[in-house]
Amino acid sequence: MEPVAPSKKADRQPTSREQQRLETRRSLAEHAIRLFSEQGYYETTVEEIAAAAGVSARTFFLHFPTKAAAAFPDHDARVQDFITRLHAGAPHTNPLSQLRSALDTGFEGESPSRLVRYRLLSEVPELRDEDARTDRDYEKAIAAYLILHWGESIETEVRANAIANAVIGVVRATLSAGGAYGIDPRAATAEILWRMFGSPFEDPLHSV
Amino acid sequence: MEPVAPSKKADRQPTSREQQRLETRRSLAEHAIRLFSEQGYYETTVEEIAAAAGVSARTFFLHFPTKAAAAFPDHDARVQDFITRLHAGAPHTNPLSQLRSALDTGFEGESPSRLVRYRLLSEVPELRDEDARTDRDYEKAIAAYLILHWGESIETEVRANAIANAVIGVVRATLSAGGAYGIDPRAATAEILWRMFGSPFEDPLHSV
DNA sequence: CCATGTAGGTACAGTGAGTGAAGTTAATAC
DNA sequence: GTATTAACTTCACTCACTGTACCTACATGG
Repeated sequence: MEPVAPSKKADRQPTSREQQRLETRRSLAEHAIRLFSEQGYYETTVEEIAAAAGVSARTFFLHFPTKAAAAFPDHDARVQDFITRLHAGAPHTNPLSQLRSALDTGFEGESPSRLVRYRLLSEVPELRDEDARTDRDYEKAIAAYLILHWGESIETEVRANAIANAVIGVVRATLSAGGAYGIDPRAATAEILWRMFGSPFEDPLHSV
Repeated sequence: MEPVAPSKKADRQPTSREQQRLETRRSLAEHAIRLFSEQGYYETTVEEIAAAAGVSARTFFLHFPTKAAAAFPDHDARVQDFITRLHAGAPHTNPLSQLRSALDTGFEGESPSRLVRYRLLSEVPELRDEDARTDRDYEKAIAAYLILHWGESIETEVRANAIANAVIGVVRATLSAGGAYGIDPRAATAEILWRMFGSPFEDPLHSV
């Protein structure tokens, strides 16, 4: 339909090979999540997932480093998005309020299928571990961003890491504890962070 | 030497069987940590650890659920200690300042061998995961303690969990980031928590 | 449009963590 | 002194994950 002049660099149409690879990956992740929730994580073997996706078991590991990783197929993309949002603010924005708005928009991207994953997540240690690694990537991103704005020094490094861990801790808690009661994580996170950090998280409150 | 009248309940001398079991466990953990740091985590097999301790590989798993768990043999006892300290305060102590003092004393129990573990810990994902599970136990303990003092409600539950996660996040960050620079974790944690939570963590500062 | 490199996949064989079951021995209980 | 049972062993098994060699179809440039 749309013949493409192949260009040396990026931004051309994906080639047939690339599409096929992505499709295989997507299919593996989809069947993995489906099987995990239908029959349980431990009751599902990698062989089974691969078979459902119509590839060999070996191929599974060409796409995901571990069985658990297939439950978080868009992890890297989400972290990248977050980092982009984090650095997207006007030059002299207060970094904490920029952080807050990056977190806020982050909640909006939650797909409904995430809910399925949350259930699995709370039950299966391997998946909790995988999710915790996710958190560490966010923490690193936040710490790096804060250090960038506050300047490099031992003191800021420790402070930045502490704040990053604390913030992600609050987000995780409101998502899991709050999620169980149908509380809006955006409002809860904002309120708690506001009490902890004061003004930068204060206003506007974006409350529900 | 000391013949013991066996009593039905606790607090008698440990029997020979109990002693043997503890000794096997201790030996397994010791050799595990030694081998992990001498030749690397992935280069050490459970078989090897068991052989070094003079038992069969199967026995290893009668003492530890996973290979990684052997690197944290005193985990449960430490958490128990922490919980005890947490609830040891005078009846109407401010829960946050009680939390703070429980954390403070916690740092003192650090054995020198912990340092070896920290190095391993930062390098090996499996051990990081194991440590993160540790953190979750502390978080649960803190959240439960806060809820106990603040009363049960959805709001306090979310808040308590958020604060617990945040506090542990700060501790983890000061231990790992601060540890690299030889910063005293007690002082750094106290200072950061003080800025975050204000008065309850304020005074006395216990600075180095 | 053809030659050729290569990306995505397969087949096979292996390692090592972790589990279930049945058996051995020696401390303990009665 | 006999019966229990806790700690351990042996054996056989499953399954996650890896290394290697190979295959095949798409891609690319001459």
